[in-house]
Amino acid sequence: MPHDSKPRWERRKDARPQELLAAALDLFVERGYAATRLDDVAARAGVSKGTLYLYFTNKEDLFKAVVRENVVPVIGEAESIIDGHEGSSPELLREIILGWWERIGNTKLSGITKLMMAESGNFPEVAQFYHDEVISRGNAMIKRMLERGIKSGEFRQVDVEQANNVICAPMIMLMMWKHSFSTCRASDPISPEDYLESFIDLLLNGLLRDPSSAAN
Amino acid sequence: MPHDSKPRWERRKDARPQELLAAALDLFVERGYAATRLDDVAARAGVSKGTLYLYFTNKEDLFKAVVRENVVPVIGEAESIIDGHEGSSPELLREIILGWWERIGNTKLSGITKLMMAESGNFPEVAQFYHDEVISRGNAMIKRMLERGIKSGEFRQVDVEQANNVICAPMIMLMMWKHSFSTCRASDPISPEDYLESFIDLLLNGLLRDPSSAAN
Amino acid sequence: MPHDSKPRWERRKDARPQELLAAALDLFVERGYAATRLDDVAARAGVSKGTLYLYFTNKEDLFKAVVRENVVPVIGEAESIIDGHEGSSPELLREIILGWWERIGNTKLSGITKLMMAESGNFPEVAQFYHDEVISRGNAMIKRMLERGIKSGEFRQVDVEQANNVICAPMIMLMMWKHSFSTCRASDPISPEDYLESFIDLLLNGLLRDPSSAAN
Amino acid sequence: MPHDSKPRWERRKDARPQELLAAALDLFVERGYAATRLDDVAARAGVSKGTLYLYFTNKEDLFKAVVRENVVPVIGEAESIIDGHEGSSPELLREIILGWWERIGNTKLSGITKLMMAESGNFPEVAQFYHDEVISRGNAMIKRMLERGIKSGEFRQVDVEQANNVICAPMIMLMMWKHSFSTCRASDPISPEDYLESFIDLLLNGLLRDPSSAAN
DNA sequence: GATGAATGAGGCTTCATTCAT
DNA sequence: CATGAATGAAGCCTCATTCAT
Repeated sequence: MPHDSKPRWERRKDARPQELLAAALDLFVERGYAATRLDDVAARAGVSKGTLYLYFTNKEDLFKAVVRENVVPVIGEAESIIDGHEGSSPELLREIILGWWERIGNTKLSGITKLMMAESGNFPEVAQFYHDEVISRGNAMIKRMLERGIKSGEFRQVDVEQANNVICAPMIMLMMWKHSFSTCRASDPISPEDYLESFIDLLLNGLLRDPSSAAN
Repeated sequence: MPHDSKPRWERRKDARPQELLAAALDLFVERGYAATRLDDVAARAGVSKGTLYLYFTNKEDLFKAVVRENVVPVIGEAESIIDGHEGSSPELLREIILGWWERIGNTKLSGITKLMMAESGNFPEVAQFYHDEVISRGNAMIKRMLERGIKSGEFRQVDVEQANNVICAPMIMLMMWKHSFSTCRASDPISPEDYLESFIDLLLNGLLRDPSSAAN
Repeated sequence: MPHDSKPRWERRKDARPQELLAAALDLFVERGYAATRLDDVAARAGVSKGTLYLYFTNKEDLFKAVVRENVVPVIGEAESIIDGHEGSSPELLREIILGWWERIGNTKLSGITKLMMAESGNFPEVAQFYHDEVISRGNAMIKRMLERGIKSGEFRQVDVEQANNVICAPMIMLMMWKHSFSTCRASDPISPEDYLESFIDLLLNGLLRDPSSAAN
Repeated sequence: MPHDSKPRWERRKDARPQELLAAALDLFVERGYAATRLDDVAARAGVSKGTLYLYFTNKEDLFKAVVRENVVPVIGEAESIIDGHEGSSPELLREIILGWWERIGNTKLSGITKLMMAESGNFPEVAQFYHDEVISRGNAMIKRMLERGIKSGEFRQVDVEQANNVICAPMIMLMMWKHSFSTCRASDPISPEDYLESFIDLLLNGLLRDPSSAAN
């Protein structure tokens, strides 16, 4: 036991929370909030159960830290892109949607969105936190973008509130899809990129061959 | 007691489970699959917990019965409507979407859709079942409708697979919304009817003021 | 395994809570509130951990039930004795003190008194409950007795509030003693009966040989 | 850093522990033995948890040190007072009781008495230690005082063993009271000074108006 | 000396499932 | 058919103690 070549632990203290957050992100994404066991988080981070509690008060605190560490920053970047954009509004719409996909949808972060949609009802405090830190800001961002396109005359005079919902829905759906049926091989795989192209196409051009015939 | 000559009334073997199925539907919708306790189901149905196990092998079996009893029949009706429709394709699209909303989205059944999106990953057997009994048939239905519109020249020549996804996504989203953030008062309420109108409008007419400018 | 002569459990349902309460009383008295493990309570009652939760919500609820079942009734009986007494006040004082000892002090119930003195500070809700259900009523009882003796001229005109405290103190002490140092053989044993005789003697007659010399 | 030539100040090996002992005293008094966490002791002393283990083997050792540092010396002083007293026995009795109150009862040290009464059963080693270092010596002291009063004819010929108990009980009770129900506002506050006056009065004069009537 | 990260046994509570009656 | 008492594995969290630095 003495002169053992390896010490029981050897990490730098500052690395530990990051390792725990990474493990927690993985497991929250894989299993959801309720089904993630803190023992497993600790085990995946290579530490014991108790260690987790040195850094996070409880499960909720851990989850909030995961969101703050991983999701919130991306929102900030998106806000910068919108505020700094100088090209056309359709271009910006495209950039935001595809960027969203690349930065969140196409990463494990999409699992957090899915988790919140799935479990917010059972964990109201977590839901409130997520709403305040992520959803509100995301919605405001999209609406700002739409208003800009309307003001410039590039977009029709649509209800931005509803258009926001219509735009977000497929994004969210895609993220949910990735983490629900697609994970259990029960469903035909969806190509997100093709899906998004179809979506943007329909969004900009409509489904009708001749828009003037949409009298109904 | 065992060798009783003959019971006076012969109750169909499915008669009693109705109360259990109703209670189970309510609770699965309210809390999700994992978070629903069988004690509560039995209590809400007014029977003992043991009785539940007389009719259903386990939680999974109970859930499948709930789906078969409530969701599967609605799919059948929708198939009939499509196959029997004689009007225009935009009209049918409208009818199917709004009918979907009335028969599922606007009822507690939407909670089943939400539940499956939320928890399929943790319960693969349930997911497979739901995919086979509900999702496959629903997708086939939508695609049949789109192909009909394309063949008749009413719709553009879109990829029906993707268009199906694009069409379903907002429906599903709306159902999820009803059962996630909207339930915890964290978010501004969404009017489903307005949302669907916006969606159908965008779907048919597109977002652009002048479609010819959508060069990207 | 089949045809086993003994079923896994065989008690009448109504007996179970009583068995649990008895086991809980024993263990609370032996170890105190915090140190009593619910596993041990269940084990001593011959059931599994989960069974305990069929009858009691949690540890606090179990403890309250123990008090209500065992301590509260004794208070009621003492009240009856006082209200129905027809002899002299010194006699009644003697009867109440010795009766208290027989019914509580000399039984394991004294351990509840000790427990509350020991741990009320760490469990405020439990303390409040015990104060309301036991202490208030006990104090009122003693004071009523003293006032009666004063009114009849048998007792000096002492401050009943203080006299109550002075009277209760040795009783409580005796109970605490039984459950603190005396249990660990660290101290010389105290004979409670002798102690109480000494106490009543001092209480009635005072320590002074000649009371009139108590000028100090 | 290790091979520093010589520290400028040589701290007594007992210098640092003082802060730990002070913190430990506070917390033991506030929460009791079992409920006091060593993390909190270290934190209140402004050192790390590991440091605590440099000076004390474990929790028990820490507690013993607290007692030796704070309680044991007071016993010694009381012994000196008794042995040096030259006035009347009632006066001495009064002085000892009130002095006890001032030096222990009315300070946080009373919490140690309460703690030992409360938890000695769960920690036999600690109990034995406390009995040997504090209780035995305290009892001997009181008994010596009583015997002196009896020998001088000032006190009745009571059983000193029992009288010792009767005298100590209210003192201990008062200390326990301070640290049990009085701390949680569940009970009417007791004025210790008034209580002690009542006690001494009753102790010296008895409760009876006319002692000769106490025939029982 | 001093640190503080790490451990892991242990306690409370929940809930799907079983089974004697 | 129906009951509901019982089980026990599992999950969250705490805290005295250890030990590499």
